[in-house]
This record gives sequence, structure tokens and C-alpha cells, in this order.
Amino acid sequence: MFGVLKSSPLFSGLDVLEINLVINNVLHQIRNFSSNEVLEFSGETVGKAMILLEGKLRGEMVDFAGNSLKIEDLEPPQMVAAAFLYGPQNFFPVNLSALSEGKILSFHKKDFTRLLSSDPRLLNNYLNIVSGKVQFLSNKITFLSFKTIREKIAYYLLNQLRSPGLVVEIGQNQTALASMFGVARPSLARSISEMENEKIIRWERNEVHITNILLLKSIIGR
Amino acid sequence: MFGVLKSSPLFSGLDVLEINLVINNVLHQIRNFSSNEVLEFSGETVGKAMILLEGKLRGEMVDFAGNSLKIEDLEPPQMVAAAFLYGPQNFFPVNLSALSEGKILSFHKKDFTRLLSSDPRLLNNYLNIVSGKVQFLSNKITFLSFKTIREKIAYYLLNQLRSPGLVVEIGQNQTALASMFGVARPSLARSISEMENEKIIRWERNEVHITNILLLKSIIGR
DNA sequence: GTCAGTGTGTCACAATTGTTACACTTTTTA
DNA sequence: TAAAAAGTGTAACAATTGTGACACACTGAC
Repeated sequence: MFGVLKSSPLFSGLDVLEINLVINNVLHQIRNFSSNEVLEFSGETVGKAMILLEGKLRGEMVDFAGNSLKIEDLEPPQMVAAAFLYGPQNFFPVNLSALSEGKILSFHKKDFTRLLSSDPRLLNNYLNIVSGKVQFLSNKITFLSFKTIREKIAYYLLNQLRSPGLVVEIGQNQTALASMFGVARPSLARSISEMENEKIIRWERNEVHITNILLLKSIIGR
Repeated sequence: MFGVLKSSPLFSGLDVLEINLVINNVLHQIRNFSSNEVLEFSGETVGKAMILLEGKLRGEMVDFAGNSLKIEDLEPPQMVAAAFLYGPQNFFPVNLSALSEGKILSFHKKDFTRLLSSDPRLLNNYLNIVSGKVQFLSNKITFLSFKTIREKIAYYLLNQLRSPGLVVEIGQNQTALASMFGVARPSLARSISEMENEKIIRWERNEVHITNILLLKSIIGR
């Protein structure tokens, strides 16, 4: 039943037996949902810790005019809105709907808190999840704080750079990179080709060779 | 000794007696620091939970060229790097230095985890702290995802708007707003005056009157 | 009341990026 | 292998924002 949880971030380090023991020790619910069902609306209070067991969910951020801004898909065995169960703004940041039928395991907040207290491994795992989100968002904001495309390229390359050598593997195409940078694709291509002309980098298919790392670093320096 | 902790987010809800009891029950250290001392370098592992008891600290984010990007000051009784004790990237995101002399209370990570397990209120408080950071950063990213100044103004005003009436109190001057938006002050002023010409808003000293909320909402809709 | 300091409105021009379009190459598919 | 699709380079032009400068209104100190 809970076999899938063995590979979940929350129950990492526990074997199936322990997971069953732990879960059956606290109140929990299993909710079935069907395809296209809307599970939660943005703004509703998050009162339960929820773990997706089966199926696919989609979170859509909506603006004031009801348009969808950002989309994030969720697959088992991830937690739903893990960082919105506690904190001063504990309500869903997105509309949550089902892309397929599936199942969710949930604990009421009180029971979940008890659960965390009861096993240091679970506590540690959950803290890792939430702290990891802070760290991810923190990196993202650092990235977004660079204004020009050149700066973003420079920061990205220097971050990807591993100690030996001056080559960065690019695992994405320019279209994906551009959307990750939040800029238009041709604008990215233009900046790249400018930096190539200035002999700072050499951009090949899947590799970028850094030919002048000092210049590259100086792009970020202010 | 630990009186200041009564008003700290972590020990909120506990009285001085309980705080003393709880702290003396686990291993802890008190570190004195002097003015201008550098306490931690960006990139070092965060191995201890640290709470500032006295004095003032400054966190400075540094880039690849060694320039300071962002500055954040810390005052008692806040936690230091609260969301960087756990998680996959548990190292300091900033250089931490002292603006004055002072004291820090710290617990080794293991002891701190035990501390959290031992009292549901502490656990709840810490989860509130870290989750609150996710929520704060999440809002910030939503905000940064709006590209034009018009969009930022619209989002800001609609967010500040409280149900009755169409007036938003602006507690800051345009210079502060502009830096919060990450744009140049004259650019902000220009966008404001454009929106005034289009009769969407009327910007007065400390108040903004929304004269056409539908148009304002449609600015965000994409 | 005068004065300095702060906050705001506005302008011309520069810099940067977005948009749209098209050509060309590389990869994938049939 | 041929055709289709995806990825990339590039161009002209539009849109948006930044920069630096200046004028003027408002506020509080003296």
C-alpha cells in the first residue's frame, strides 16, 4: 500500500515496515480523486499535510483577472504544498487540479506535527524539504536580481562551472535557457553572439568554452 | 540571561522559566564576538543553529568578483541563517560580520533537532520560521516575474488593496518603491504618470486612488 | 520667513530587450 | 533517404527602461 513512500523525500531512510508502523500510529486519510477534479483553490487554508500516492496533479498560479501565470506539475511521491502547512501565510498558492485519477495520503496538521516529533528521521527529512525550498528560491532570486542578459549568462556559466577546465555542459537548448532566464530567445542568442565576438566565450552545441574567465567575472561585478 | 529570547520567534509562547529549562536541558554554547569580526564566510557549512542575543550582525552576499551584492542586517533575537541549517545546500549564503560587539547562542545541529523534538511549541515555531521564509520568497518571485513597471505597479496596488474602498495607502516614497520594484525612480514616475493620464489611478502623496479597477486588473492579465 | 533637505514631475537621449520574420543547419521521423 | 521538425543565427524595427539633468513643491529647522 505505502510502498511508493519508500522513495519519498519525507520517508527517506525508513523501510516499508517502519513506514507502515509510523503511519498506522497516527490518524490519516486516503483521498481518491478523479481526472480534472479541482482539489484545492488558491487561497484556501492548508490544514493537512498531503502526499501524492498515485496520479498526476497540476498547480496553477492565477492572477487577479483569473489568468494562469505559472504551472507546476506534481508526481508521486511528492508532498503537496509542503512549505505552506506552517507559516503565517498557510494557504494554497495555486489552484490544485488533477491531470489523472489518483490518491492522496493526508494527515491533519496536529497529527502531522506529532508525527514529526515522534521520529527524528521524519523531522530531519521534512526540515530538509522545506529548507531545500528556501534554498532553491533563494538561488532563483539571486539569479533574477541580475538585470541584463549578459549578467544572467555570466552568472549561469560561472555557477555551472566545475573546478577542472573551462568548459560548461549545457543540458538544454537555447529556447529552454531563454525561458529559464525569463528573456526572449532571439535576445539570448544575440547576447551570446556578442559575447562570442568579444572572445569571452565560445558557444558550441552542448558545450560552452570559457575563453576569458576574468572578463566573464567582471560582467557580474558592479 | 535568556530574557531576550522570550520575544524571539523560536521561543514564542514559552515563558522565561520554560526557556531556561529547555535550554539548560541540551548542550549549547555562548559565543562572544567583537565589532568588525567576521563570523562566517559565505559557503561554509552551517553546523549550528544560532540565535543572536546581543549586538548587530550584517550578512553580505558576494559575487564571483568579490563585490557585495545584497546586504541584510540582523538584530536580536533573530535566528541566523535559520533556513540553511537543514537542506541540501546547508552552507552560509552570505559573509557574516559583526557591526557591534555581541553574543550568540548556538546549538549543534543534532542537539537542535533534539530540542525541536522535545517541545511541540518549539517545533511549530521553527517550522513557522522556515515556512514563512518560503512564503516570503515565493511572493517575491511572483512579484519579480512581472516584467514591465506597469505590471509591477498594478500587482502591488491590487495586493495592498483592502476590501472596502478603492484607496491604497502608500507607506513609502517613490524612491523606496522604485528600489523595491528594482527599477529606476524616474522610470517609475513616468509609468505612474502614464497610468494617471489613462485615468486608471490617481496618485496623491500618501494615497493612491484606483479609478478604474478593471483596467488595472487587465494590466496583469496576459 | 528663510533655508536646506527631501520628494516628485519631467525631459532628451542612450541602452537594452522584445517582436517578428526568415534563412540555414541539425536531428528526428517516416 | 526524403521529409518534417527542431534548433540556431541574424536582421530590422518597436517597446521599454535607464541615465543624468533640471525645475519645482513641500517640510521642518533655525
